[in-house]
Amino acid sequence: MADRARRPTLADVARLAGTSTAVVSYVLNDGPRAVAPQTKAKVEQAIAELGYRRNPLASALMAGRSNLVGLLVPDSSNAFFSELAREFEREGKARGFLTLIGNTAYDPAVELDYERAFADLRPRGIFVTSITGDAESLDGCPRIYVHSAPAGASDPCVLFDDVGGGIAATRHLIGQGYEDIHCIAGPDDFGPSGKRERGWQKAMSEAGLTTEGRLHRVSFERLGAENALRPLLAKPGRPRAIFATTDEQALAALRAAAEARLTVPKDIAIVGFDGIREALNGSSRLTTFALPLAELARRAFEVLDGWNAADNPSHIIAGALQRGETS
Amino acid sequence: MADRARRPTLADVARLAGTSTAVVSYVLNDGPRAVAPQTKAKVEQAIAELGYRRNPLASALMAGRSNLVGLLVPDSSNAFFSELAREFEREGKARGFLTLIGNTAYDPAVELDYERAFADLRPRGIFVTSITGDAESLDGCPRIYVHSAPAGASDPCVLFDDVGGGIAATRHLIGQGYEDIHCIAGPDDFGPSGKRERGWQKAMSEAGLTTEGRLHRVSFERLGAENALRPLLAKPGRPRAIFATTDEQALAALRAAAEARLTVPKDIAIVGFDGIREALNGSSRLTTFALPLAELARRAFEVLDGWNAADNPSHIIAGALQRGETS
DNA sequence: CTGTTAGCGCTTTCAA
DNA sequence: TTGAAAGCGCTAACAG
Repeated sequence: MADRARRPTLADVARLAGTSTAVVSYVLNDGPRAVAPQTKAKVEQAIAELGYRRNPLASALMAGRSNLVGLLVPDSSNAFFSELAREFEREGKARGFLTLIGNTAYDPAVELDYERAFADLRPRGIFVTSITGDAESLDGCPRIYVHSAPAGASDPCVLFDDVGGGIAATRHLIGQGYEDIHCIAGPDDFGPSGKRERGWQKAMSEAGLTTEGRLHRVSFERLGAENALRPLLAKPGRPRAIFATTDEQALAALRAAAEARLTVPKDIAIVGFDGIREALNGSSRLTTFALPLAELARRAFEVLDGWNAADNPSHIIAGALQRGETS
Repeated sequence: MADRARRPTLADVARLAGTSTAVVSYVLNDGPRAVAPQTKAKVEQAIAELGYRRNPLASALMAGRSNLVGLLVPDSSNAFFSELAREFEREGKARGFLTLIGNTAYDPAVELDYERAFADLRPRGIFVTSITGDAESLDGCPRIYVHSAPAGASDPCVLFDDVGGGIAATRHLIGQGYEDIHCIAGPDDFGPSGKRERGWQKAMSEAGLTTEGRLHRVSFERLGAENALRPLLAKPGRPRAIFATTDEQALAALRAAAEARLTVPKDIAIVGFDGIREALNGSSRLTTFALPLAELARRAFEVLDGWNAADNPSHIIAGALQRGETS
């Protein structure tokens, strides 16, 4: 029976191959110095024989950086963030990184805590969908804001065109002939939801329509939103059309509408935002402004690739309205 | 301007406190040796002054184990696994661990790959919802199967009572007077879905009901399942009641029923399994056998706590039927 | 082309 | 109670 946790080391490989640890390292890393084909063969033979695997902790300690990346989201069990996280993990894996995941639970203190704990592991970078107003330096660990960033962020951002999306969604409803278009937004006007809300406002005022009394601040969470929307849809002067800043809220509106015995889109039209799978393929196909999450992940990793001590590019990614059954 | 990535080390702290690195380490770890209160104060002062943070890579290299845990799931963007992952991350954080996440995409080769890559980081343990038939040793890295395990697993398992749940769900339908109860199962009879299917079979035969021609193998994925179920529900001899082995499939059945203009539960009753949020709080509240994911996570970490080189306990966790609007 | 060796930052003997 | 020093496993100068 083998020793429970004893794994072969570089030195073991070198010994078996009859060479030095340096050479083994050169073979493993294909550099920085060349190795004679014969020696190389012997080393590879020894590696295979011992089933050697490099200890990434030692490499990382030496190099000052690990093969990890961190991802911080508010709530990875929320459909949107879980789909986002999946894309980051996929893209990271394709590039040889392992992904650390952290849920900030919409709490800035937790976000900070996690940023520090991740940064301590000297990851290649940390992707943050931030819910914080400002941020501290991570001592040289690259931080890239994705999907959501603090206002005057000094770190690079890869964001969606939330304002443009809000405009497009609203214009779509206006184009259908609706005028009484209400906006279901988040609890405050921060972050992506706030920008989508401003897009709605812009499109409305461009069309000469008032937003007065048509903005509703509700929870991002399905049940909370539904409870808040029920009375709105039950009363006589109910909206004829709704732009919800997230699909989660649009789905809540859909349910509230069903409870109020309203037919969608005849009695009320609903447009969402995000393009989560449940919206696109759920029991009612929502009209929604869909976001390309795979592209978000790709672009974010590209920023990491080209990381530069001085300054780094930010990106805005476009989405597209997906016409469903609700508008 | 400070050097970009230069962080203070133990040696810096020791120098500033006018003591040795050993003593600083004793203070940091509150052991293994005692330190004079005065010295301790000076060290703590120096730590605060420098903003020192321990390098966990160095600690882990030394100790042979890190502050990480790994979690492998087939698809973390699937609602069930995303809720499961969230609970593991939460529980891990509460215990001071950082969580690595990996998606196996239902591919045994990827599962193996990830297990090895995670194990290389010397994590405290790896939690696996396995889709593989068998597994290799991880060289001393604890592996705990959660929710789904290979048949003759030699590693400890924390599982749900899938057979019991299948029985309970089926008996519930039988209790409602249904006899023509069909089972919507996964593509094969492996894993949790297979056990739930066997529960259905058991309850049916106990009640003297036939399962002949009433088992349907469909995809776990919403759209695939829906496509497969549409013809089943459209034809004249359609089932009067359905037990779906996952909520995802139950939701697909619900949608197919709606398309076939069937009223639930009048025309057809549907019972799901898992208790994902969309099932419990979605646009139709599903009757479903709900699983306590937080308890799964807690029990899994407890097994890790009590890890024993020789053998480790396995656990079976009970679920409970949640009555919704669909039965 | 290859071997020796000095660390990366931390923990823990061993000696004082 | 403390300090010096030997590693954990790997990388990369430096010197052959």
